[in-house]
Amino acid sequence: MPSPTTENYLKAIYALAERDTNRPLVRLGELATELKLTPGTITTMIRSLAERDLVTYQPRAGVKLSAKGNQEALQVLRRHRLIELFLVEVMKMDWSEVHEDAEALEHAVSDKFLAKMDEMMGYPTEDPHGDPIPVAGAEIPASQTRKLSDVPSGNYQLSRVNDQDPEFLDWLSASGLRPGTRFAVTSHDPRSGVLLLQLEGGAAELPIGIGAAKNIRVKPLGTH
Amino acid sequence: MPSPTTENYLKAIYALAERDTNRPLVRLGELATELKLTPGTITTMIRSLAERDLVTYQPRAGVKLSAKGNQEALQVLRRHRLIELFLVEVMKMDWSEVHEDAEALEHAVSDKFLAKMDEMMGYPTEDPHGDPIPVAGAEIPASQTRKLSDVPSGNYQLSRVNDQDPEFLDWLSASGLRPGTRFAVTSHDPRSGVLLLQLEGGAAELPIGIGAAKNIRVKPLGTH
DNA sequence: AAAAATAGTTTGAATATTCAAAATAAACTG
DNA sequence: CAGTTTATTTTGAATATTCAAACTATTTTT
Ligand SMILES: [Mn+2]
Ligand SMILES: [Mn+2]
Ligand SMILES: [Mn+2]
Ligand SMILES: [Mn+2]
Repeated sequence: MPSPTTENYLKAIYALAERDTNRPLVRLGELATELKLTPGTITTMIRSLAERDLVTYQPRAGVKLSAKGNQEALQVLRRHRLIELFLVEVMKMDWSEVHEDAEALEHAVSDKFLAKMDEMMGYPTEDPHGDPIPVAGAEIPASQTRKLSDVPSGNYQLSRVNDQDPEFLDWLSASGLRPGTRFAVTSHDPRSGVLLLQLEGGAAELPIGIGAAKNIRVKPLGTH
Repeated sequence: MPSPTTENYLKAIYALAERDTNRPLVRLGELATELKLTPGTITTMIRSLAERDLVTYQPRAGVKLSAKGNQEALQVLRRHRLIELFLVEVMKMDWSEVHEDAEALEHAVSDKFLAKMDEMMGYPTEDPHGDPIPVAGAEIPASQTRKLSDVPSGNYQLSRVNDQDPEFLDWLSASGLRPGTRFAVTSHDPRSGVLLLQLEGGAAELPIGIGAAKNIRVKPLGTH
């Protein structure tokens, strides 16, 4: 029912709100950046989303998804992530290249096709980048993960990675980092902006810049 | 590059031109019916297609695909048919329900995804309804088949069926008719508008109306 | 050949989406 | 707090796609 454009806006609002958890409002400027559109365009479109009760709009302050908008966003996200996993698992595409394909297919797949994919993969709960696949009714549990860039030295397990940048994803897999990988943060120098990681079974330490580390979410492991 | 709308117009022009082979021009009224749009809309859009050199437009007479438009149409058709086969073969969907899905997906699949499907199915040459799957450079050979409605008594093999109507396709499979099926036309009564078919290994004769028979294309078999 | 029917085109208008540039409000700064 | 910077909104305009209704050309009937 909603147009691809509408779906993309709702998804973007959801993603930005989730980015830094519990932000009450998403600012329109952030949306303009995320969607690569001019600010005026965003204002216009948000007005229209508000009229359709998909968002709550407070001029000059920001937007928030309504219950209806949130549900809609989750459905698109479900499609997006199930498609990404399907492309990797079934079609044997690389995890670095599936995001863009999913971005288009999420607006075109039927419920039937989606159900077949779901069944074929055994009702998976996470996409190739470690993001949870939303389910029809159920809520998504608030992510207990932290950004790798914010975390003190210690042991961690890689949980989720930002899927937008193919180069970054290629580097990750080449370095042996993907969802599930365990490693220790051995040092974190804010002045140089470099963290050192010791991968489980990895010989040398792996340096990673703070910028890149912001795109990785980890789960703390006990220091056993 | 072309919008989904443009792709659908080109595909429709191609389909109508192929319907009754070698018709020099497709009339805009036919397009209006096929695409379920008003005549004025068609005129407007055809003007725009002509400006982009995708069609040759002779006002009040009709349109014809240009070389460029033809190539574009074949690409969409290739996607459509490969997707249909994929949905049947890989996703185990019913042949009666895949056309609509393919109608949307044909505008959303990437070259990479398409290549994976093609490879996965072993570079097939026909879709589930018996229609040829166009290949990159190659021409589609002029169909040597005839409409079942136009054919005299004799032995035939079912070649292609119109894929638009799910009810019709359900009836076909329930009756044991699909591409490849051999049968004899035992009688054809133009007054009642009914043909009788004797399926290979079928007990009773199968009656089929002329209207339905127009949607079936057959290949004559020697009367051995 | 005129009248009637059919097919196609024009016109005027609407919706959805987007941009550039001007105007305005809010936040920050010295 | 006045001035400056930044974020957002407004305004005016464009493109793509569609419709309804009026108009026109073509074909078919008397
Ligand atoms: Mn993605
Ligand atoms: Mn998208
Ligand atoms: Mn089809
Ligand atoms: Mn289509």
